[in-house]
Amino acid sequence: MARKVGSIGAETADKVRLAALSLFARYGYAAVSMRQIGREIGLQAGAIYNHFPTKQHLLRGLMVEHMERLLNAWDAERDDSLPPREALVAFVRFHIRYHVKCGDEVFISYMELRNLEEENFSEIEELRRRYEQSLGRILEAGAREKVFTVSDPRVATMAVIAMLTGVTSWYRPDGRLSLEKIEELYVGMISGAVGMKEN
Amino acid sequence: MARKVGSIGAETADKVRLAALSLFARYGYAAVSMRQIGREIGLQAGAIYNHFPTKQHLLRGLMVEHMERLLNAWDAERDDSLPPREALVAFVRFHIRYHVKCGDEVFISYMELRNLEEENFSEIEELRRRYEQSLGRILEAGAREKVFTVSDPRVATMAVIAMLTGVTSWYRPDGRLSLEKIEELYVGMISGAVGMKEN
Amino acid sequence: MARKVGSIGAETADKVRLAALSLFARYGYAAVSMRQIGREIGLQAGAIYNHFPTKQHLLRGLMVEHMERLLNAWDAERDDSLPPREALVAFVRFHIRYHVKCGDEVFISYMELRNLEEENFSEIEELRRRYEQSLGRILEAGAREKVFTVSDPRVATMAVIAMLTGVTSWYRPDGRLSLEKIEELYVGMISGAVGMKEN
Amino acid sequence: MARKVGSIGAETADKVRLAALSLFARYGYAAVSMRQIGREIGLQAGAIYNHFPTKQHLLRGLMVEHMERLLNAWDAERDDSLPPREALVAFVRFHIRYHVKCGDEVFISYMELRNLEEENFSEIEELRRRYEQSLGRILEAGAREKVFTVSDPRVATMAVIAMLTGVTSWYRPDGRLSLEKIEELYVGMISGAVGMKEN
DNA sequence: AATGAATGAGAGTTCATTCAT
DNA sequence: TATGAATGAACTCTCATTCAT
Repeated sequence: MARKVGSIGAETADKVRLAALSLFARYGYAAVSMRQIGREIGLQAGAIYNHFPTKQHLLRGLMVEHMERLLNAWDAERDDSLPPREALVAFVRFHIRYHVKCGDEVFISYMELRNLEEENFSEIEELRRRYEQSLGRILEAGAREKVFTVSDPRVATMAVIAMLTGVTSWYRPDGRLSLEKIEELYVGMISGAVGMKEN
Repeated sequence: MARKVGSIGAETADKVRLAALSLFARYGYAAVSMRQIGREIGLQAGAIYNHFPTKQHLLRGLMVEHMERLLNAWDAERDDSLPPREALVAFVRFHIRYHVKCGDEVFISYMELRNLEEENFSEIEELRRRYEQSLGRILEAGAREKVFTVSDPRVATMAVIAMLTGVTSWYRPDGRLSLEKIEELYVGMISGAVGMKEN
Repeated sequence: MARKVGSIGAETADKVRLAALSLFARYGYAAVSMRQIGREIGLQAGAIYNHFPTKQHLLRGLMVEHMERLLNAWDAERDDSLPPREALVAFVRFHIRYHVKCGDEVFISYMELRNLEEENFSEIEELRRRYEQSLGRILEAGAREKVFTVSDPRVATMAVIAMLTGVTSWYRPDGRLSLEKIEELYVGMISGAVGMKEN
Repeated sequence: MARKVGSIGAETADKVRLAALSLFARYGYAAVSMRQIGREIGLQAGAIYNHFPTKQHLLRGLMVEHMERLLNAWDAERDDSLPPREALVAFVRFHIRYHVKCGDEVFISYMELRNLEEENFSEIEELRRRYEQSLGRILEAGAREKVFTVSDPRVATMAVIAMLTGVTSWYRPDGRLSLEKIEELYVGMISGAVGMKEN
C-alpha cells in the first residue's frame, strides 16, 4: 500500500535512514555524527530523535532491515526443489545481483558489526547465519549426492560467501563488465571451486 | 614519576602499537580513543604523542608496516621460476599461513582504509596493489599457458583474494581444522575455481 | 535542563560576548579558556559553540563590533564643516569621552591584534586606519591652513592618538578628575603639541 | 668582566632569554610554550628548567632586567642640574632613543603585565613608577618655575609617556624618518604640549 | 647541562542526547 | 514534528613541569 498522504513522519524517517546508510558506509558509524546525518537532509540533530530513539537503534535498524529484506528476497526466489547444481547457480546469481544493488547495506552489515551492542549483534548474526545456511544446505546436499567435491562444506560455504561478497567492493554499474557477465564468471569459478561435476 | 627504569622509548612505542592494533581491530579506529590506548598499557594519553605525532600516524604506521612485512615475507618466499600451478599453490599456502598469524593487522588494513587521509590511503592502496599483483601475474601466466581456465584474470584475482582473506575472519588456532588442513582445502577450491588442469 | 524559560539565544550570545570581553581584557585572549567564559555566565563551554563557531570568531566579533560602533559614533558626531581648530577639539573630546566608556573594548582592540588570524587582523587594521585617518585629515587641513604647526602630520597623528588612548589605562570614573576636566586638559596639551595658533 | 671561558650555562640562559623575548613579543606570553622557546634554540623544553625555575620566572626576569637597564641608562645620562626645559628635552631624546632600540622589551613590559603573578607585578610597577617619576619631577619643576604651562603635572606625565612610548609601535630603523628627526619632532610636540615658554 | 619520556591538567571542540518551545 | 539551546562527557592534542639517565 502506498504511504498515506500527510504521513510526513515516515518520510522523514526514511530520509534519515537513507542519509545514515550512505554516511555510515562512507565514513563508518563511529565517525558519523547525528548532526552530520541531520545536515545531510536539512534537519537538526535533535529532530532525528523523534524518529529513532538512539544512534544505535538507527544502525541496528539499517542492518536488521537489510538482512530481512535479503532473506525475504531469497525466500521469494529460492526453489527448494532444484537439484544442488541448479540451486547453487541460482544462489550465486541471486547473491551477486542482490548485493551489488545495495552495496552500502552490505558494506555496513559487515563493517559495523563491532559497533553493535551485544544483543543487536546476536540478532544480526543469527540473520546472517540463516542466510548463509541457505548456501550451506545446497553445498551439503551437493556433497551428499556427490555432484560436488567439497570435502568440508562449512569451509566451502564461507569461502564461497567471501568470494561472492567481495564483488560489492569493486563492482561499478558502469564498469568494464556487465552484471550478467560477472554472474557468469562467478558461476564458473564457484562451480570449479566446489568441484561441480559437469553432469 | 619520570621514567621507569629499563623502559625505553622504543619499547613504549611498541607497546602503543600493539595496544592500538588490538583495540582498532576490536572496536575500530574511530571508536578507540588515545586515552583507551594509553590505559591499556598504563600510560597517559598525552605520552603517546612522545612516540607518534597523531592518531592518524599511528594508524598509517600499523598499516604500512603490515603491508611491508607482508610484501617482504612474500618476496622472501616467492620463487618466480615456478610454473603457474606450483606458484599458485605456493601463493595460496603463503597467504593463508601469513594472514592467520596477523589477523588484527589484516583486519584493520581492510577495515580502516576509509579512515586514512587521502595521501596515506593512496600509499596503502599502492602496497596492496603490488601484493595482489603477485597473484594476478600467476593467474595471467597460467591463463596464457592454458594451464588455468580463467576467462578474466582480474576478476579471478579479486575473487581468490577475497576467498583467501576470508579465512582470517573465522580461523582460530585451536579450531576444528589444522592450518595445514585449511591450506589444503583452499588449494583444492582455488585450483577448481581457476580451472587448473590436472597436469 | 534544556532551556531556561525566557532565556533566548540572542541573550545568551550577548552574555557570552560580555563575559569574553571582560575576561579577555583582564587576562588576555590566549589565557582565557572557553570553560572560564562559560563558568562566568553559568554555561557549559560547549554551549558557547551554539552561538560562536570558534573562540577566534568571538574575539574578531568583539573587535569588529567595537571598531564599527566607534566609527559610527564618530560619523554621527563629526561635522566636516568645522574649521581645523574646532574639529580637533571635537575629535579630542569625542575620543576621550567615547574611549573611557569602553575601556575593555579599547584595550583588547589594541592588545589582542596579534591573536587575530591574518584575515581578521587586516579587517581590524583597516577599520582602525579609517578612524585614525579622521584625525589625520584634521591635522593635515590645519597644517595646510597654517593654523597648526605640525611639520609631520603623520607622526603627529600617531602621537596624538597614543596620547589620547593612554587615558583609558588610568581613567577611573570615580577618580580625582572629572571627565570634563580631563577633556579640557587634553585639549590644552594637544593644542600645544600641534602648535595651534591662538586665533 | 667578560664571561669566563667554558661558562656554557650562562650562554644558554642568554639564548633562552633572547628567544623568549622575541617569541613573547610576537605571540604573547600565554601563547608561547616552553617547547617553542626550546625549539627556537635547538633545546628540549626540559633543558630550559636548568636555567629558569618556571616560565613565570623567565618573564619576570625579562621585564625586571629591562626596567633595571632602563633605569640605569637614564641614571647614567640624567643631569639633575639641568633646568626643566633642557631636562625635558634630554628625557624625550633619551626615551625615544633607548626605547626604539629594545622594542621587544618595551612591548612585553607593557603587554604582559597582566600575566605577571601578583608579587612580580608589583615589583615591575614600582620600577616603572620610578622611571616615570623622572619625567614627573621634571614637569613639576617646570610648572613650579613657570617655564611650563601644565595645569596637572600627573596627567601631563602620563600623556607624555604614552605619546613617547607609542613611537616603538611604528618605528622602523629603515623607515622614512631618521631617529634624529623623530626625536626632533617629538621634542617639538611635547614642548608644545607642556606649554614650554620660548625662554 | 641536556635528553627523552613521563605526568596530570587543561586546551578548543564535538558528541549523543534532552527538552521547552 | 522540528528547532534551538542546553548538558556533561568525551574527543585529540598541547601544556608546564619533573626526573632518571
